[in-house]
Amino acid sequence: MNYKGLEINETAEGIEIQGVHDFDLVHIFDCGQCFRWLKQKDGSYLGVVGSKAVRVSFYNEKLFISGSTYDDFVNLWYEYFDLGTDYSKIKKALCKDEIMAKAVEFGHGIRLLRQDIWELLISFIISANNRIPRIMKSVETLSKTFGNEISSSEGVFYSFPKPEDLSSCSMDKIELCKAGFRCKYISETSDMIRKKAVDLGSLSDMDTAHARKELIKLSGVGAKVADCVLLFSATKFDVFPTDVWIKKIMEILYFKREATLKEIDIFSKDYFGDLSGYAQQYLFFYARETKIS
DNA sequence: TTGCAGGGGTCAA
DNA sequence: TTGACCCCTGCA
Repeated sequence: MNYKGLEINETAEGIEIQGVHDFDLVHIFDCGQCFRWLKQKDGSYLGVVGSKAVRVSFYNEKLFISGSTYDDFVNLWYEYFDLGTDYSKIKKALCKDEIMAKAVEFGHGIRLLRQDIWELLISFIISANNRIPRIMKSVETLSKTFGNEISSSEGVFYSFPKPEDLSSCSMDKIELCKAGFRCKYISETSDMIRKKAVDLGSLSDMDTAHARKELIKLSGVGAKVADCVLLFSATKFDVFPTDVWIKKIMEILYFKREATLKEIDIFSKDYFGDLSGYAQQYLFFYARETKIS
């Protein structure tokens, strides 16, 4: 079978997609955009997306997704893995200096996943002043406590809860996820989303500055979290989420001195323009993996 | 073994 | 502009 130029083989175990370029699971899942993919000993990853729990592996330009059908690919995975975007074009446009050329070469298989904006919102609220393993544990516990069970050939998993699941329950229950002072933010933001105080679905119709302002109305959401939510949900690509890693790498590689968040924001808009979000991902992965700072 | 610093930021003063 | 904030891990 063929879908938009990609050859797909469906078997009893799942689907195999051939001829996938600019794609590397480690680069994709380890560049800071997602919290629900767990690396396995054989290099494959187990993860939950929406109501699907799958194992993915990649080898020789072939992407394998367990327990999935051709229809799943058309309805979910093609979009989720952003397979319709030509990353070689983006990379070429970004490689206008030696720094970016190195970063792009290093994370050549990065792709920006198109993730559910609500799940991202709560996940990145949890990420504030936190560590990745703990963020993953909290997201997992929220799903186990409030989500639906998903049985798959790979085991039992849980979907991420809906806004009404989190807004209707007591603080005691939310505190089970051990997110500490962020539990209050989760509860308040869930309530605001349920009441449509902020409409996540309408953000794509706004310009970037307006969409960011809307998100910052939510409890526990500042500039950094807002930018992550906009970028990783594929709502806006001209944002440059600046955390401590990105700040350090920008200071070392570009500014050659200390710089404020505002300076970095202005620089990225001017220098990377509409591709700021992609640039951020290559730089983040480069900084993290090479421990450049 | 115990103790302490600090972490993918946000909020309130 | 600055410090507190949950909880947990890593390290002395």
